[in-house]
Amino acid sequence: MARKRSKLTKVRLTEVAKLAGVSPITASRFFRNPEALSVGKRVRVESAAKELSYVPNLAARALASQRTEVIGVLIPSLTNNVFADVLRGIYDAVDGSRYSIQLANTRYSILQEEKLLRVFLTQKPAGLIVTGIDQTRESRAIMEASDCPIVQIMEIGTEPVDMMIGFSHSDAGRAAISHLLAEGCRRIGFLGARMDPRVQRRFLGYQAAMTEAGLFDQSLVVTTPAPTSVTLGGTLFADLLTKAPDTDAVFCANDDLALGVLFECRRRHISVPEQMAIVGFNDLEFMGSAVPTLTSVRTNRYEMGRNAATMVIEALEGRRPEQPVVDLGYSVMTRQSSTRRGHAAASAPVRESVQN
Amino acid sequence: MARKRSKLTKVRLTEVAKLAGVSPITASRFFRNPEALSVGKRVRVESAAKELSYVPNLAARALASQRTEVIGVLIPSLTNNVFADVLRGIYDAVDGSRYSIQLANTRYSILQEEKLLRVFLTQKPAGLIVTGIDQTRESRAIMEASDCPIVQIMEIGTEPVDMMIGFSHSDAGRAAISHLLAEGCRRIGFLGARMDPRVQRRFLGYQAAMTEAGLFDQSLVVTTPAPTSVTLGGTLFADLLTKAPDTDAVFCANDDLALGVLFECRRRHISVPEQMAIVGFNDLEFMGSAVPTLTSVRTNRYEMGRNAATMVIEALEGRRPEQPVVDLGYSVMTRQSSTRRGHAAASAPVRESVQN
DNA sequence: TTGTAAGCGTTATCAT
DNA sequence: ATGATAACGCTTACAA
Repeated sequence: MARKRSKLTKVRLTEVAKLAGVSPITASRFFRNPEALSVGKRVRVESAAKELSYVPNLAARALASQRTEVIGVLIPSLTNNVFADVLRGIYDAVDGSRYSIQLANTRYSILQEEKLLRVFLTQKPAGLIVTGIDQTRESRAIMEASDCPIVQIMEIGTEPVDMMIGFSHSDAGRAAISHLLAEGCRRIGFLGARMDPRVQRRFLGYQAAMTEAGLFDQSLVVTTPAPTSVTLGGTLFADLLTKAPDTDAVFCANDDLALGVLFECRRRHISVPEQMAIVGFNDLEFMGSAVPTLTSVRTNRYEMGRNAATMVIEALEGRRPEQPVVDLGYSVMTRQSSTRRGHAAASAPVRESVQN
Repeated sequence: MARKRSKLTKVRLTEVAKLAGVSPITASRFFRNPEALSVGKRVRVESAAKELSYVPNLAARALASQRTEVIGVLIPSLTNNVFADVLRGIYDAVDGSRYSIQLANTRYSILQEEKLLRVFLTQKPAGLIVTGIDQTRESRAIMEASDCPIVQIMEIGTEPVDMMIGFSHSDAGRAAISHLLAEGCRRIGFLGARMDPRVQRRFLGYQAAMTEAGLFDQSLVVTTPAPTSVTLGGTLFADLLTKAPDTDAVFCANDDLALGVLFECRRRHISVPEQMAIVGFNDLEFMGSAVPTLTSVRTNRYEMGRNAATMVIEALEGRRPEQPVVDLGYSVMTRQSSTRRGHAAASAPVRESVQN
């Protein structure tokens, strides 16, 4: 005859039910849908659970129900400030709900992403949040085959796997250039690091705007697959000046790069914005307090994360959004570094918002 | 009579076992301890699993075995760069192992931490990584009552719950001040934000060093519970100059603050380091490329995370570390901002390492 | 609204 | 080294 497993006298649903004088299934219902119980039993189960400090066993729940209350999140990097804000939004939205987050790092590899997607989906997540719109064909297929709500974040496009929230990086890049052109800049350089799909789209916006203005010149473009950093900003800028000494403005695909450019200008005694205008991307906190203050394209990262998680949760509760694709827009935060007429110092940054 | 649940024809262990011609339990053993099988069966189970692309059901595994392969990680903030590096280390260490990470944010609240600890521990995590050494009495009790490996990170102390990896923040703070004193600074201010336990200990190091030198003066200290930011650095520095106009150096408890101070000096035409020396803390990437380059206390954040996770995993595999407390030390990265004789520009930063 | 019975997919226990 | 059997704690399906 078999065994008696170690009786850890843990509090199970059965104990709660016994104390409340109901059947286990009734107690179970209380935790999932209290409304379904009569008021009397509801109260009794509730106090029984509290008295025994019952905590549901998630593994048992997952096994029995064939689904979990875990929302999987796939992001390309843990280090990048941009994703830190997104994550904060996601965690805030999930906080207090029944759902929890399972985070995984794709390291900017869509093959790694595909692999993680497989692992996640076999565990039946409640929902999924994935970065970007450039998944592999296989990834798309398995996502479409899954039946959980999925939100693609950071970008928007016309073919969401399910839902989408983000903004147009190419439009945002274009807006940065329009601003510089309006300020009278002509030889506008582009500095890009990592060159992930989003940075590439910012570049496309730059390229389109410059081409339209009849100003595009390949020698104004300096990029690298290396990850972004302040130091790298200085290096790329130095390269740019070598290739195109007459550069009068720089659009940096990341704020880190922009700060590096600022420092490099200081080192070379290039005055900003008089001799060199600088525009960054993301509007990290330090941009507004640098000297001179640095213009940047503000993106709504926290809101993106928060809304993405909320969209998943709402969908799980049967409330699908009217529009599957949400455009959060961006704003060009115009500050001293790109204002030829100089010092908007005391005044607030000029905010030129776009939300398509 | 009851039901026939929807037959999803999922691949279970049973299918694998059948194809391999063994009993389910033998197949189960293959995945947990292949060595225990005879070579023949091992090969057959392996190929059967591959052929059916079997993926184990973690919920069933957790329920049956009464434990999970999840390492819980409790950190106070998702936004802080410092923790981003730690997390990267943790994820890197876990990557490829059987373990996964469950992350939770305590928001710098030890009560929130206690709550999360309860939730985590009822789910029987494989291990736990918690930030700091200032848990509530209750938290300590439930951690000690748990039987999983636990690593406290970011700090060291004499009474680990289990294991510990970090460094002495007070020693590090003291080292920063020793350096400034050696450079001839006397009126050394302290700027601190958030004032979490680690910042407080850095302050204690500052206070001790200043007191020993007979230079401590409360009017040189400006702190705030607000979260750190570059902008805040400028604000706190302005306050400091109001309280103590003769300040000749600032020790900032975070690099963000230090950068803010640098910008504020620029705004006020205070020359760095001639009129004002600046030292930061953490040595974030930008410190080395600012103009002037900024001195900072380097901490080994990535290694901390990586080693913490490794320590948990090793402990789970029966290899406990010789020493339960690991001191990762710190280094004062001396750069231009605190070097009176000026420009160490071309030369590498002077690195003064300490590892107790 | 509530209860009964079966079963979710795996592993622990004991036996061989 | 391998297997038979009974849990693990909960929820689904169905009935009342």
